[in-house]
Amino acid sequence: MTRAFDILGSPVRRRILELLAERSRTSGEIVEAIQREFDISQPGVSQHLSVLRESGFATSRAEGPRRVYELGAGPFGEVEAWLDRFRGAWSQRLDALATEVARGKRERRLQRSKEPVRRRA
Amino acid sequence: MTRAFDILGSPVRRRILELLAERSRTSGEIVEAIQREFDISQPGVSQHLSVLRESGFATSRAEGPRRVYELGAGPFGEVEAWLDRFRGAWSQRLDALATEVARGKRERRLQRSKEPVRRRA
DNA sequence: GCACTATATAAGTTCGCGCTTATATTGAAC
DNA sequence: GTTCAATATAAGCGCGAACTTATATAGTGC
Repeated sequence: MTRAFDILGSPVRRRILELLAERSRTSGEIVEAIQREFDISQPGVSQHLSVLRESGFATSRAEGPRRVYELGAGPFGEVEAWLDRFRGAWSQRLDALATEVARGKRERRLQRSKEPVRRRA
Repeated sequence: MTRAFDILGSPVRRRILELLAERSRTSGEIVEAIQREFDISQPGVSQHLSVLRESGFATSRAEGPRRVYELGAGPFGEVEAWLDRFRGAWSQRLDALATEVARGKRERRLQRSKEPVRRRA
């Protein structure tokens, strides 16, 4: 876990994960995309990919001479678990601030419906 | 946003936020609690508090000579927003792996999660 | 005023991350 | 085999974050 937030701390790595969330890509595609936004060399990107691989945030398989990267679950679960502790407290603060917004409190029920389908037993 | 994950990257700061999620505390209480777990000086903790203050992850008010720290919403929302992009994709991987937390036994036979077959309808 | 407590800021050092260039590895095509 | 393409690894460097110690600030009580 400890590492998870460090790994997500890099804007380049976050961007790579965003790219992989769209679809799987080869190392070359990632390098190309990243270099359009960041001034960084191919080995630079490759090292970030290495970090993502080792952490499980991404997986890779060889496909001929290319490496296809895919989003991995990795420590996302741990990040979520950690954040869970704050969801309650934090939304309370938002509510406190929300006096300005003057939103109806029942609005929050709508948010709840955004959750992935969760079947109650 | 960029800063949010950097700020959460520090274990000391994460621990402070956990403490504040329980209840508000004075700087002294935080220093004491942190020093039980980390080998760090009072100014060290104070600097972390400063970072949390400036980012909005925490707020402080003077109470006599003490400073009372309280959890702030800060960039939590941005972190959540960023993670939102991955919740879908990421839970798919978890399903595909069909491992991890064994999330309870929903009895619906809607989904037999043993097979690696990932048939998204 | 002085002394003491609580906390923050200043100034300086160290260490690891994120980069670089150079090179190794692996695969395909010839 | 040789050569080219795609990618990873090695080695080294610079800079900023996270510490440290020392000191300043602010509040309370005498």
